[in-house]
Amino acid sequence: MNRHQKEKADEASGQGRPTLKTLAFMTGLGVTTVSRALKDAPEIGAETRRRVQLVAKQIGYRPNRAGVRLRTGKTNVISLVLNTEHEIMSFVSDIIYGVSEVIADTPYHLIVTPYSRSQDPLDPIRYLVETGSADGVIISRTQPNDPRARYMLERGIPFATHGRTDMGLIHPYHDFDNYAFAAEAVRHLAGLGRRRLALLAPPVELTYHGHTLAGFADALSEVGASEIPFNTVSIDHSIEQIRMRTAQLMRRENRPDGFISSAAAATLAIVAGIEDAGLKLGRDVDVVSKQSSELLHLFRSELLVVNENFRLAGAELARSVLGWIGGAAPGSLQSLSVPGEVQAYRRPAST
Amino acid sequence: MNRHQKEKADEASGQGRPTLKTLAFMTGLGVTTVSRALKDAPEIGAETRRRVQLVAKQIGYRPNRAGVRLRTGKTNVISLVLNTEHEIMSFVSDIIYGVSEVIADTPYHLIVTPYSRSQDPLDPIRYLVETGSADGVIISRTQPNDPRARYMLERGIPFATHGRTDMGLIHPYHDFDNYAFAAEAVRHLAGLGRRRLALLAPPVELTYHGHTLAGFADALSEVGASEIPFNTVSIDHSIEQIRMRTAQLMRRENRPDGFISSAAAATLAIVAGIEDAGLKLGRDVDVVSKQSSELLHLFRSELLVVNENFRLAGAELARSVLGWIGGAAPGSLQSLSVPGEVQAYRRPAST
DNA sequence: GTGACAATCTGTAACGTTTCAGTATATAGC
DNA sequence: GCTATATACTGAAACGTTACAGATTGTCAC
Repeated sequence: MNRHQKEKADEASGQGRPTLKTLAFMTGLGVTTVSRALKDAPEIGAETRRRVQLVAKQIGYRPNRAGVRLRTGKTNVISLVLNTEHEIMSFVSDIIYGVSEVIADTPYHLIVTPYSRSQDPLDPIRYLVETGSADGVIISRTQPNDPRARYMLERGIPFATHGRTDMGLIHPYHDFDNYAFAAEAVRHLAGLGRRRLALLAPPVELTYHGHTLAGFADALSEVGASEIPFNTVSIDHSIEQIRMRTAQLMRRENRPDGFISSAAAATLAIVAGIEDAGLKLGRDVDVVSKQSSELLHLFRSELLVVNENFRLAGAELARSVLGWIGGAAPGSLQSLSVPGEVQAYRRPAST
Repeated sequence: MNRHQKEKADEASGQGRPTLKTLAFMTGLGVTTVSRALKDAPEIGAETRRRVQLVAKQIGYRPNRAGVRLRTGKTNVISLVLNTEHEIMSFVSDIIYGVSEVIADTPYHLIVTPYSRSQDPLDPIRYLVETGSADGVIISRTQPNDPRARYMLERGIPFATHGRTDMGLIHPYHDFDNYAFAAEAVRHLAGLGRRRLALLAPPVELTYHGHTLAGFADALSEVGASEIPFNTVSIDHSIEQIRMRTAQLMRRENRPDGFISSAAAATLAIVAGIEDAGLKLGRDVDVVSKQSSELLHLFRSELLVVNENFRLAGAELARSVLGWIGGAAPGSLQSLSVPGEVQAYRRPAST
């Protein structure tokens, strides 16, 4: 051992976290060789590779994220961009878990980047891109002409959207088929003899507002039912507002006998409004609602529900982003979740 | 301009993100000077400092996180560690927003580190500490003797717990006063003439199980009411199980005439169970429940609620961790949230 | 034995930052 | 005029990683 190697040994044997230098010392190789051996580079001998990998595993070597990031620009970070005012509660929780599930055995970390009402939704995206803080981004509340998607496409940063855009541009997305949801809901209500239907839709600016309306309208004419306009509120409005508007609507002459609601929390408000007007669910009016946790049937057993699985969405979105980062074609990373049937309440087996 | 400076110029004027080198070139100073000027070091002339900071602001300089992290070990990351099975849904969403709110104008990022049923809760903590992935950690589901808190105290990494420990060790926490909640709930039920009370408590292993039980027991003897044991389930159990057990309990001879529930979702199950048994809320039995969003009154107007604000908890926890990182005494970073009064439903102003 | 070539390994530099150990200049003391 | 000291600045080194451009072998053809 020459003086040079001796110095290395002194440094590398320190009790801190093992680095490539530590491994290099332990194996008697150079750091370059170790680095390449760990990533299965072709010019490393088979035995050396195995030896290095064994030692690395033994001492629990983990590459230093800052080192990698500084050298390569790779952050190993996926950012989930969320609106702190309008996201559905269970959406946040479930989508995070879905994403987590997928990135669990990758080196990726999940960072949550929030933005609030007062901010341009583009702000957090700009920040992420300009500072190179993430390798991939997931956004929700997607719009038909979405500046965020456009911006990220221009900058070439991989992303996936929850919901589709409509700009003639190709990018990964995961979406729930809200057209099918609304259409199925209409058909189901028609099957129950309901003829005058009201829709509590998503806010107009979001893409799935359009999808939902289209499904609603198409099925209405298909079954020959009519629409009772209810577009002074959306699922983004407060519980109190929806409740009030619903009660107003239900007190009118030509009130609806069926409701379709795009979100569970809003459905609670609709039901409250219906009851405020002195009417009874299941008798005077039926309500079909989307929900993401199985809670609405506990609320009122007369409710009719369609489930949307946000955890699945999170997983799917994460897979898409990782796929794009990994070089897959963005067009091949799009998925649509087909709604199940409208479900009525089934009393559980009693004890 | 000598040859050396010329080279710098060539490199620094590149259109990439500005670095210290860019600033050094633009101001004609050395990188060291620029670095110090930006952090208000004392040995920099006042005018130089202002000049550097002005230029930095003008060109939108932002320190490279990887560079800082590699050199100093500072990650500028707070990690929120979550159980993917048992966290309350709104907890995840609200606490994230609370934390976000506080770290919004700091350089900190929030990463979410999940762990699942199958894992030792210590695993994610070990990972964070061993890889130096965060400057501070927030954990929930705190236990009286919490190995995670003990571990982080040993390793000297700043953290805050949602809920207290009981190990004689001092660390930042934020907690809701569940003793007061349970006691107030008992008193309120007693005031309604309820005498035989059942408690749906948090899981035994968590610290606030003890707090809740103590408040319950103390107030029971204070008002002279009695307990109907209901400890075969906790709020961690499934909706179905709670519902079934509640129904069983309510069909017994000596059934409770009052319930106290530590979580909103569980309350839905309790009410369902009560109604399964053919009994009526408000007539046969009253239920006081904690909730974190204002939804229970929509569910059944007879429900009595106490609000727990998770967003506030998130903000408080973030402040605590940042405070500890900033050098404050951990003992000074503890807070307890006092529950408001038990609230009955107030019909909203009609239109 | 020589040259060519493949196989395998290595040192150096660079990513952007901060720290250490200076250097240069001005001011003051005497 | 000299040293001492404070002020304001600077270059080099280091954090851990990867890419580039070699360096050292051994093998084979002829």
